[in-house]
Amino acid sequence: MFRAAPEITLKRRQLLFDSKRSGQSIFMVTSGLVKSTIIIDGREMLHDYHLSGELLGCELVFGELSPGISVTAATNPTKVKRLPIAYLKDTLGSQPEFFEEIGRSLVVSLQRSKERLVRLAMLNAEQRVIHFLVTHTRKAGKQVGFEYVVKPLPTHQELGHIAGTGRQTVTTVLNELRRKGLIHFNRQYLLVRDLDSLTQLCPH
DNA sequence: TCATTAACGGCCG
DNA sequence: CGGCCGTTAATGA
Repeated sequence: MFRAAPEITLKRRQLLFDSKRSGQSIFMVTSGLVKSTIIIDGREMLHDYHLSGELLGCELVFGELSPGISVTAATNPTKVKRLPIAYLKDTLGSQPEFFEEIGRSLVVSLQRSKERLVRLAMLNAEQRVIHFLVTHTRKAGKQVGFEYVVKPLPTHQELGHIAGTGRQTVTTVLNELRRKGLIHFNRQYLLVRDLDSLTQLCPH
């Protein structure tokens, strides 16, 4: 359904849509990471995030976006494809399987929220970073031999935002993992050398 | 003890 | 120059 849609390239922090100007479209992420946030007392609170291969904005098919939400690119670059909801509703009759895909997308989002809740409640800051790295690598990493490449890589600030900790903590955790030889990284990509050992470092 | 925050300096596009 | 990263010191739960 998205095959024909042109790919839109976004820079980090670039707004895709918000609750005021939804644009009445849903999107598919084709590369990178998109996050949905709300500002509370001047501080940014993460609602959800979407990675490559996922649909985004499916709530709009059934109702309104919750107020105060902004949806922005979290990696540099991030690529998406747009699908107007009007077009979607016209063609849904001839493409019933797409309705299932929307449902699956909502389930994925729900599962990820639960996963993040467990992370916040059960793990310390270091474990939260590692836990995100493991789950994100499993979902979005490209396997190369026994290793995995995550590219593009969110900045340490974004990783901290997602893991519920600060930029400095992410930096120190990542450097420690690199010192142990479990990962390698620079500003372009992350290479996970030993996903199994990384998984051992945090429960769940 | 663990984590957050500020601050500063360095690096890169 | 602006954005990002690495490190350290101060602070406090």
